[in-house]
Amino acid sequence: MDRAEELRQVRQALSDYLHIHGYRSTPERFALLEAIYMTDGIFNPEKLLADMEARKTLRVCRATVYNNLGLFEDAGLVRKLMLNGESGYEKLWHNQFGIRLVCTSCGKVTECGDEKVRHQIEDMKKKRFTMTGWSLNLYGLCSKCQAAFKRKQKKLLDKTQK
Amino acid sequence: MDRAEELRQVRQALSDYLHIHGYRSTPERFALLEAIYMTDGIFNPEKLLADMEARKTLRVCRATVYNNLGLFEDAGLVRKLMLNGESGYEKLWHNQFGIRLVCTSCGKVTECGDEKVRHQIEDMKKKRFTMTGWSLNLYGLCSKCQAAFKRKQKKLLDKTQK
DNA sequence: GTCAGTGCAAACTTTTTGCAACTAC
DNA sequence: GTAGTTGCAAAAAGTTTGCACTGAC
Repeated sequence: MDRAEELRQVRQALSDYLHIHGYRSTPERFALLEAIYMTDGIFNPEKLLADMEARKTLRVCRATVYNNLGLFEDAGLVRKLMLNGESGYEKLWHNQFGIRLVCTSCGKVTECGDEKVRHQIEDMKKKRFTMTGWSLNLYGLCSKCQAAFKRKQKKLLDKTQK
Repeated sequence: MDRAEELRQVRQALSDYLHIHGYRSTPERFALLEAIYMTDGIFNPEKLLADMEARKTLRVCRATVYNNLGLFEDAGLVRKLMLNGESGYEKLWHNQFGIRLVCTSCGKVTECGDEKVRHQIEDMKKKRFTMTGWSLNLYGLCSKCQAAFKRKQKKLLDKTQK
């Protein structure tokens, strides 16, 4: 699915959500949604404001961004998350399901897909719980930090033995 | 493993970590660690301060709590997380691996263990990534909210058809 | 004795709130 | 026309920082 089609679908989803819940369809909301879906990866309110400023799309104020990120969260369009002590949001449309490699040293986050695990998780039937999405974080060290860690360990060992 | 034994092990882990990295063993650090490991579930700096106040253990200031939560995070003793827009910490000792049911409506968080999925995940071998822990969040509706949601859906449908 | 760590208060960042003006319905 | 939504600025909440003092090593 290309980005334009995704944007079309997600705009429709927002439109439906607003209509169903009796909220209003304001240009600010759709401009924000657009800014979010033009972004790759994790974003935060400040980044959205900066992006919209840079792209010279409709100007919205800080409070509106916060308000609507909350609304989008309720609508299931974004999810708030915390990785390596940094908070942020991710978009969620057709992306409710994801495996993520999180380096606990440098903070690098990599998406990853493992079909076997993916299916296993989605087949989990939980009593008294209706699953609508999931997210699996694998914590550890990326190759770079793994190498750095080994060097550091060696150094510490030398120091201890002195 | 009972709580006393867990506490003993985790104190040892902190002691080792401090020693190896050349940090000092202060009473504040161990009091904080104790407060964390006396807590069940998710906590935040404010809760720790309140708990320590209530239990009349060593009084520590806010900045010290923040400082040491950062240190404990680096030491792999706690992990910062975000669930339903609320940030918090979880303890990590012998608990690096966990499946969690998160109700996106009421925010209830339930621990859950599925051995099959657990093993599948731990058997995932990632190229260029050394996994030290993982966490799987299943998002959805708990039974209570599922029932409430159905009622609400029906009401909205009636309203639409009017 | 030295310097990392603490308490305290101030500063800074992030998020929420109150209110007047606006506009989607 | 009405009430939900926005912008703005002020307030609140959450976190970090600077500095003098303390105590772990």
